[in-house]
Amino acid sequence: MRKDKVSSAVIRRLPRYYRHLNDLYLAGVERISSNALGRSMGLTASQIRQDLSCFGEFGQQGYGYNVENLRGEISDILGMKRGHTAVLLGAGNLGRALLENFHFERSGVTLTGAFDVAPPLVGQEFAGVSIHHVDQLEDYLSRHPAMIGVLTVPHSAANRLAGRLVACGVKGIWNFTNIELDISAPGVVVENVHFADSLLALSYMISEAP
Amino acid sequence: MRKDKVSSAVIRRLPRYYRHLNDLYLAGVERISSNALGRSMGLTASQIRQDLSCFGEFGQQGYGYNVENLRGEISDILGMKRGHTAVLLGAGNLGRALLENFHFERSGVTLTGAFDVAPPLVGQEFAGVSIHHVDQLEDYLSRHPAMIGVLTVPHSAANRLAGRLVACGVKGIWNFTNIELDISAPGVVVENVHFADSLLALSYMISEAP
DNA sequence: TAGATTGTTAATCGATTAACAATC
DNA sequence: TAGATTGTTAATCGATTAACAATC
Repeated sequence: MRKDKVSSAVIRRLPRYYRHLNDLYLAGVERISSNALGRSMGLTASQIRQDLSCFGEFGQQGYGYNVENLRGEISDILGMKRGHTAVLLGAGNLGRALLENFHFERSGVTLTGAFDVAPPLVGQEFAGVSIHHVDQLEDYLSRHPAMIGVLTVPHSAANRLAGRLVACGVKGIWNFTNIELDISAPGVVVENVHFADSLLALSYMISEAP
Repeated sequence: MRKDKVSSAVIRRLPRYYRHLNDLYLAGVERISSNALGRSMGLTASQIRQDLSCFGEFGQQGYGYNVENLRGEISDILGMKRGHTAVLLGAGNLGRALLENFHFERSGVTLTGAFDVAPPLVGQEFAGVSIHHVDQLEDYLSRHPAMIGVLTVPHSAANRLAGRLVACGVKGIWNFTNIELDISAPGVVVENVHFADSLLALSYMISEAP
């Protein structure tokens, strides 16, 4: 039975399901039971069946799940086939690391352009993506609408640029700055990648060890 | 009353508490009630008091919490004052972005050295940190023990290097590779920063919007 | 068919919220 | 002092696990 509102705990597990199913698929595995998948992921079979039941019925009694099929269903659920487009703001070290090393297309996202203010960067190209001046942002987005804005700018510029992205119709902000954006627009979501928070959580965990 | 085992939901909120309290401190705020802090963080006052009660009694009836003091307590809880040291493996784009732009010391962590296999990188220095050859890892760590290993290597090398770090006594691995490490050693924790999972969660959320 | 395994309902467990006596 | 606000206990809510009829 499909649920109206899927809990964030379930949403956070979906990419992991996708990753594991993709590994299984690449390893040539054809079918898998909730039990076996649970064992390999460290989850209960019950939880997997419960999670999947939020979105539909993908299995078959007595058989389990077809790996390729379930991978496809989850990639659908995650929106990987929607052709989402993205722009990146801030072509500093981290921005360029994403441009050159992160495979946006493996998540079904097409990065169409990047922006910065530094004269030596503007006009350059990284992994086939051109760097424009931030002044061109509105003009560019009016011609190439994007669903996602990737924020890899200094924190002092973050909120202002986030506002401009939202004004241009961006629906999701992938925020790498270590501040909390205040986005008031309805229907716009922020996904934070807070390095410092992550490192501090690790610091806590190793400090607790006996 | 101090809890034996603090739930991971609480642990994940601690760095956010620290960040907000630090902002308040820098803004010159002297005291704050659980109610006011909750309003600014989007949490209930109850939850904040409940969370803090896992670690001790830091407030005062009728007054609230002293910002500087509470910030200090949380920084203690997070292990920020323990002088944790770290090494970084993989000085590619992402590794160098961390070396040059991420302030480890703001989380109380000292990054002492970095490692790579690429000849042109070995011997160079970024933000005061020297790049050694990975062959020197064991030798280096025997002379400069580290609590944390930062993994910014290609995924094919991740598990092998994680094993070597653990063998050298590293207690926590900050994993930026998009695979799940299989660490068997007891008392070693892995903190994952899975970019792809994060982007897919964002993709899901914007795909759901009405 | 018989064994396996699903989707779903019920039971349990844990986390969040509410309430309130204690007290600064 | 009186008002404010804590720490904690109790109540509620939500998420995970267990159980099982349905069925491939």
